[in-house]
Amino acid sequence: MNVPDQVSEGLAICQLRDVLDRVGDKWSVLIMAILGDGPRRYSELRRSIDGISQRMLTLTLRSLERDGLVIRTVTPSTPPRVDYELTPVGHTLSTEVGSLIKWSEQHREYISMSRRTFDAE
Amino acid sequence: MNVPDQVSEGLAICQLRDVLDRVGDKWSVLIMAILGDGPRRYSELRRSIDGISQRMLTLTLRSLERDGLVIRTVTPSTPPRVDYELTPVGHTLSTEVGSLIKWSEQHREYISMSRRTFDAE
DNA sequence: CGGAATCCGTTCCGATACTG
DNA sequence: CAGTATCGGAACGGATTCCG
Repeated sequence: MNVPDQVSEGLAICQLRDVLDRVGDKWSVLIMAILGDGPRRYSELRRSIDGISQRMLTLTLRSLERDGLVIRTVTPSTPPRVDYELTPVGHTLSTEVGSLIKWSEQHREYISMSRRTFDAE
Repeated sequence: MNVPDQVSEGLAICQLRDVLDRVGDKWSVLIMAILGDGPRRYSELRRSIDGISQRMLTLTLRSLERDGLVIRTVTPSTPPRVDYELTPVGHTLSTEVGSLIKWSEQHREYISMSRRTFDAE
């Protein structure tokens, strides 16, 4: 991966931090994974993601929209309707996340076994 | 990506959460990126990662060791010497992280531009 | 050198209540 | 339906001190 000696001064790593802050929070990837299947309404997202509060759903969607990863479309009807969908760039990140999901599926057992072994001491 | 309706009840997503919790914290990937280049001593890691506290370096390394991603080797000399290196599984995760780094390099400009546009309102 | 332990501010985020 | 606003507990993590 060719990491410079003073890593945090390397530009690549600063960028990495940005992405990890973007992707590493509690709900972002979950939302991106769902939107990877296609557009969803606000209420659909809420029902799909068990345990998310209204507050965090809104905050996370705003943040994704701000970063150009999600598009928000308001239909001013009564009741109002809001749809969310991935942007093209959002889709590419969603793909990266998918590869992380595969990794986690393949190594889940190894990790939980490692933890049990480690905790046994 | 084929995500089930009730996402959080899907096993895949729970695993994903595990990995993101693993990788998403402040220092883990940084450390894994450095160790991807080869083994390092505790003091080398400390110098390499600008801004990390002794506490967080130790905690993060312990957690990586617990998950079977890093191996800790103690040489009981005076002064003592401790080396850290990736396990084979640790290397595979390090590779995944590398792909995320690439993504972040390619879209950094897009994201910061999106933010400026969004914040202009 | 490589930690462990404590203290403590900040940030995160869930619960709740209210709104157009 | 799709938010916004406020509060308060919990967790994260930095600074400091002490130790074999």
